[in-house]
Amino acid sequence: MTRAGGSITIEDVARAAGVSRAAVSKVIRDAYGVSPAMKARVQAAIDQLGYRPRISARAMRGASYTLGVEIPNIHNYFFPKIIDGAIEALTDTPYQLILAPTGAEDVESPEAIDALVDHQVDGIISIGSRVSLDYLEDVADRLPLVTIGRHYRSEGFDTVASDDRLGARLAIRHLYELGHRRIVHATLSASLPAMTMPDTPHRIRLEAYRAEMARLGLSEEVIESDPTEEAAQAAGLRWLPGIAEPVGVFAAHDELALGLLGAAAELGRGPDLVSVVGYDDQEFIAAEQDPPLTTIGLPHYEMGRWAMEESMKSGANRSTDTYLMPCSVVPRASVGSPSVDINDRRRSTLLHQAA
Amino acid sequence: MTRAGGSITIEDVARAAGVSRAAVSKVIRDAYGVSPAMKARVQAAIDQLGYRPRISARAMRGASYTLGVEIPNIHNYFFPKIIDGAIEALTDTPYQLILAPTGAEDVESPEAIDALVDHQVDGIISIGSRVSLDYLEDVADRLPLVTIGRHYRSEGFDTVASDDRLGARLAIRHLYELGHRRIVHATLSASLPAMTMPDTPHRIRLEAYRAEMARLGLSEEVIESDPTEEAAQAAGLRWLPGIAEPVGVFAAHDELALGLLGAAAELGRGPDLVSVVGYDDQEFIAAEQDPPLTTIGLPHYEMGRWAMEESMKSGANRSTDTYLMPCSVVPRASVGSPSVDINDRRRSTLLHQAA
DNA sequence: CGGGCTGTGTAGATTGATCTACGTAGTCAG
DNA sequence: CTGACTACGTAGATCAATCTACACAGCCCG
Repeated sequence: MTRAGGSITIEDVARAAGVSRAAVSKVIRDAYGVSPAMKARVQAAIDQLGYRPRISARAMRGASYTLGVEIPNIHNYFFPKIIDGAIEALTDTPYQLILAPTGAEDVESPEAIDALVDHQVDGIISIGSRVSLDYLEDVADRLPLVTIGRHYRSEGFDTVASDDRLGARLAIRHLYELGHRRIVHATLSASLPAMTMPDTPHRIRLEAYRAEMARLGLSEEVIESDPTEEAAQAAGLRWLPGIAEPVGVFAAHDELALGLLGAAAELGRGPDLVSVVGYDDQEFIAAEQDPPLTTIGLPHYEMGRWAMEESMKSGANRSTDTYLMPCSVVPRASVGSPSVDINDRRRSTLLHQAA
Repeated sequence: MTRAGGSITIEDVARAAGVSRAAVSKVIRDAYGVSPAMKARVQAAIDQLGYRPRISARAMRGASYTLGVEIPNIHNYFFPKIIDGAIEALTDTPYQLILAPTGAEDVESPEAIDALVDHQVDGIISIGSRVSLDYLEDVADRLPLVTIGRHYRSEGFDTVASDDRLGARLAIRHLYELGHRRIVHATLSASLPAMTMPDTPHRIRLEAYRAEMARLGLSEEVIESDPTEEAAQAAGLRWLPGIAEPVGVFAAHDELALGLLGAAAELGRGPDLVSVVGYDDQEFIAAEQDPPLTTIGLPHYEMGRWAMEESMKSGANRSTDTYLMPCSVVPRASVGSPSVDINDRRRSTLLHQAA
């Protein structure tokens, strides 16, 4: 094995092994009609020359043996876990994985998916993409598509998402059971794609919030902000000064939660005044905060693996379905009970930090 | 524009515009020999049909117009910034970007680079890869290669890295100027690829640590651990109990720093006993810690952009060079002065947290 | 008026794999 | 002994682009 790739073609291998190109091709693809003897001879030639099939050439007729993952915003820290799950599903298969990142934010952006289509991948996994359902259906007409994090039930593509309705209920009940009766929902500005499209996690969480508050007989209250921690902090600084009594906040994702906690800290307050529950349990972001963030944990790794397994299925054995993953509260220290004496709580938090 | 990709070929466009395939190809590539009139007619047909060239077919003869980035470990949180810089450099060029992740850790793993070569990318950016220099030279023989984070000066490929010698000196001097005379270096286990290869950032930082300590007339002391925060914490828990006097630690990267701080916290101590300087200034990891981590900041975004610009150059106008990026100390609260009264320092830290 | 440009467009080869269709040899049943 | 069937292997078309070589028209100049 001299090196990977190079200019060694199937022709060279065929010549070296004394067989035809088609024979080599059959060996590579593990296709029918190859004697063990020939297979061994060809394999030896492949190894000796360091031959690797060119994906471009393969894709011209057959499959590219490549699966693509669209990453609309590489800053979301749960992507790594999803990718890990996807890679895990790929081991011992002939498939490769490529990722297509999209730079722009806050707009519908099909470029990443387009790039994957241009590369003739055999399947696409779209993570929390900001493209329209029509567009996704179009793409799914041509190749297996799995979306992660959207709730639309399509005939054309698979969907895996966390059970956001359940997660929202869990977050609200967690606050309710601690004694909170004023529970606010922090979510994204209504004009962002994540809120204008009907099947996004944030939309579902908002709807579930409304439904659950109605069920509990509480009145709803929503804070909106742009999707960054800074924006959420700014929104918190506008909102918090009017707050006198302890309040519970269910934040639609961890960065928002952090922004609000940051705003509280800037005003010299903490969970004694604002109890915040986040969403996603993003590594580092949630656990290593001051205070550590109580949040909703999702099985990101499993979502990635499931999505990859589905996207590898093609043809007849493929049936589209929707899979809602379970989720659960990850209790940490960013929530307090409104009935406990504030100074007690304050002191115990400091002790916890010093320990 | 009906949809992206599909089964519309250059043939369809040529028919629609009433010209030859070659004419359409020229228009797409903006090549010589096209009248404005024909260009307009062809462009109209392209837009109307929603035609997109297939990368596989292009790659068979010409270029794939695709650049690849190898990501050996997607968990490193400075990748996003590098990728952002790379994407920025790509706007308004005909090039696309794909990423190839590698799953395995702690071993030499060329598979991500191989995957990119298989895809016939026009250039490769290798971020902190764990492959041998021989392998990189082989790859560079065939296409433009830019490595990020390695210090080897090659004839065949470009290199951009942070000035790790400078960074190490800055970290050590920062501790020295605060009064520290016992300065320990926390780095990776000597058996890991990051330490066995001669040109990795961690090797350079270690060497620079030794040189600087010698220059200052101080004796060196090194703690090794595996590359995770947990491993560093465990190492810290073995080491710290023997420490009585304040000590400075220069950690080779932020996770290691965090692990040591975590170990200190577990023993009820903080910067009063162990002053830790990290390296990389990774978003969230460094700034939002308790205590916030003093670390060495690197221009990740610029590194990504520079690398991408270099990798787009090919042919005659290409000359390989090595670019060392400046870096600087980002002072936060994870370091203390050994001469200041411990309780004073302790109290002010707590006040800072409560504020 | 013919030879040499220049500007525009086309025909056809080319790229490296797959895949279909078919040929050949060997085996086995009737 | 022959026809059918199976196992193995090959020739050649094919995929969708690029790229080379060339044709043709119009124009200028000697």
